[in-house]
Amino acid sequence: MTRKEQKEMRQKQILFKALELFVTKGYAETKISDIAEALNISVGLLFHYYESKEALYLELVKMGVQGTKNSEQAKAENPLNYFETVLDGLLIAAKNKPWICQMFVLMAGAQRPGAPENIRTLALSVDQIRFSEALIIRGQTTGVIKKGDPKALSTTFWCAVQGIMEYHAAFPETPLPEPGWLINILKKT
Amino acid sequence: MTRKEQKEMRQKQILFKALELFVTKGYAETKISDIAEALNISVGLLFHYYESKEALYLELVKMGVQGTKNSEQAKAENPLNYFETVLDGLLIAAKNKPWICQMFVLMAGAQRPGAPENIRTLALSVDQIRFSEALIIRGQTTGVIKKGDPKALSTTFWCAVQGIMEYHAAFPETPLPEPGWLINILKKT
DNA sequence: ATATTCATTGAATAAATATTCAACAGACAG
DNA sequence: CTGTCTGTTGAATATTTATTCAATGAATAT
Repeated sequence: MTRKEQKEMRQKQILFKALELFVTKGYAETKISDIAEALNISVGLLFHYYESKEALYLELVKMGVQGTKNSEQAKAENPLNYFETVLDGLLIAAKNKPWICQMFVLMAGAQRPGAPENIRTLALSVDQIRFSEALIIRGQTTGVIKKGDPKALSTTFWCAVQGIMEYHAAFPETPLPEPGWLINILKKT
Repeated sequence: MTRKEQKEMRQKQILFKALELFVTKGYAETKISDIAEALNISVGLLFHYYESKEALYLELVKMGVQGTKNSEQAKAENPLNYFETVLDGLLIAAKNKPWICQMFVLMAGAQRPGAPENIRTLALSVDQIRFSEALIIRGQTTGVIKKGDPKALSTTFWCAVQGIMEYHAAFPETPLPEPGWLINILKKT
């Protein structure tokens, strides 16, 4: 293994363990030494790769912003279909790639008051809820999405997903919903 | 005002401001001095009333446990009706009594890994999800609740509520769902 | 009146935890 | 080989934040 490869591997190792701990225990509750211990490395090494705890957080939020933007690219014939596609993807990921589910939780946390200001600003630069609001309005005009305040519908849908992701991050053995149960929040009956 | 009254008022004042800050900023992110400043009192006074930050947390969780147990007493002709009653109550409270909504969020946080162990244990002593599971099974036999893994249904419903409460605690101006949207997670169509 | 209790303060101390740093070992280049 | 670079360590330091405490004055009791 070349040094470059080794370096990248360590960086990822640290990043993903930090993600896991930030999400399960909370950012402030996670000590740098917790991350180091979980990886069996020294705290010094951790600071060799990331200059501060906050830098680690920032790096993760950058990843999350990128991921969210990508998911917004998802193509679909109609708006409801967009939500089905994205939700299916998330629920499958929740089982197989815990980090996607964790990232989801991290991003929500980063958007709340109490997060470091620069990180919060970055996290708020993507806004699933507002993005989806426009889609919902379209879906309502074509009649596939139920009537009602589009902002409230969007908020409700994403908060429901959020709640589930959060719970699943803390209690991974818990059963996940069938996608239809959540799509029904939006779907015209 | 008698001294006893004054004392109780201060204790409540501190307790409710702590609840607000613990929920909006996060427990670990909230400094004792944040609470003191928000109330225009000294940190010393805060320690005069509560012997530690954790004691404050514990006190709040005790309140929450009590509240949850009370809400479980809610009577209803059929299981679906129970959920409608409780949900209506919560959504109305979310608008008028922010602290109920905040308490909801606090309790969920206290149940997760990362919370102090004694507090976590206490918080886990009430379990909305398990309690509701039994009701859901009953509702399924009488045909008012849809088919599907009762545990997953219960988890999904409460996580959805949780997600909304959390969002609303952080962004109170946000529109709340119509109760029916969430009841539809459970309701047989 | 006088003594006692209690709410209150904020500066001093303690504890927790993030961050720095000097030293060492192995990889790699010349 | 020999020297430089880089990964690694863990103990020392700095910083943040919880907690203590001695002092003050106002309320209450005797």
